[in-house]
Amino acid sequence: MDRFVSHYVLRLDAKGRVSVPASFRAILARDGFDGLYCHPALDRPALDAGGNALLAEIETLISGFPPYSEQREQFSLALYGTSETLKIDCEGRVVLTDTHKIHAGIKDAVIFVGLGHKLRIWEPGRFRAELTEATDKVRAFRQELGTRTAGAKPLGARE
Amino acid sequence: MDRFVSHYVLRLDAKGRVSVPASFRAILARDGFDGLYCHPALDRPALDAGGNALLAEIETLISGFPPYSEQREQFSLALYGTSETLKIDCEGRVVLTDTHKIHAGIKDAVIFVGLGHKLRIWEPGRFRAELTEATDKVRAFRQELGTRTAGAKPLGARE
DNA sequence: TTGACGCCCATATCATCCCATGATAGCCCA
DNA sequence: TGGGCTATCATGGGATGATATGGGCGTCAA
Repeated sequence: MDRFVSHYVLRLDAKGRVSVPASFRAILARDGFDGLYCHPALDRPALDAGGNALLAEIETLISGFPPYSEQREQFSLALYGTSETLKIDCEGRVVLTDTHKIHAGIKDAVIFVGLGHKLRIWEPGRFRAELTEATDKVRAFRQELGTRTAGAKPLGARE
Repeated sequence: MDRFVSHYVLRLDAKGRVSVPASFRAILARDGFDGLYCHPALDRPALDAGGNALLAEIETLISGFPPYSEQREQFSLALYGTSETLKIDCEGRVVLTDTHKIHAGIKDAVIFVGLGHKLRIWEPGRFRAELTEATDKVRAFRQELGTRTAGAKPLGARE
């Protein structure tokens, strides 16, 4: 398995350290990334984190805009300018920066959520809200697919 | 045979372990997947599980949306974020997570149902309800088919 | 000095491994 | 054809190891 899946609740200790789930550490190690690349999510009170796969995605996104374009400048600032490469200690823990914790509203616990090629860090309460919203939307989308003619899309062929 | 077929009732032991039916394990092994990929079914109180075939299906679904699009984020969260890769021990057993058991209402027994490229895990009572409902629908659909003139419309064409 | 940070060790809980047992079904042989 | 044997599979429980978490100590910089 080379993808971030599942989600885990972890607590911050008195020093602000939090364990990165072992299964996620294993993926980062396989990815060849030393540490945890981390930046605020673009339009959510959460943090995006990952390794080389995430860096590559950001690189692709930014290089899609013409050099010196306004958008490129803005995305570079929003993504590169606010990111940190967190060190993972020998027990597998990281320390989030204050800026990041404020952005995500993180106090004494977080949820690590696997999203395939990257992971997302949430304050637990906000995560639950986001998850129910997402499942509702996906369910609605799925029903819409189900009303289409069979054979139009392999997506609808889940039964 | 490389598809999941038939269904089996299995019991959870005191530690919450449950044996994956041997025939299903054989398919997973042939599929080359180590473990059992498992996520809550979107609109049913059941769990979908499988190997690389299921994972590929999800991957295809998600990669159909552009990176950073709202839909992609929501599907990643609802599918990857709620998934687990369960380890299969050397006796062929897995341990379902509490979240998954709650979603499916699983207590001390489950039914593994083969659905071709994937399998579904049910609490036995709920499965029986689902099964009678499904047979009713199929029967109704069959009757509807029978009233049409032969060859008039291909299967699944819009009404 | 003081605080932040990295490194080390301690501990409890939980998951995983390993071995044992019982049941079932398939097979062989008389 | 019938009976016993064996391999496979589901299930149970103890032991071991990994992981999350907590705290102490030294170092470096402000």
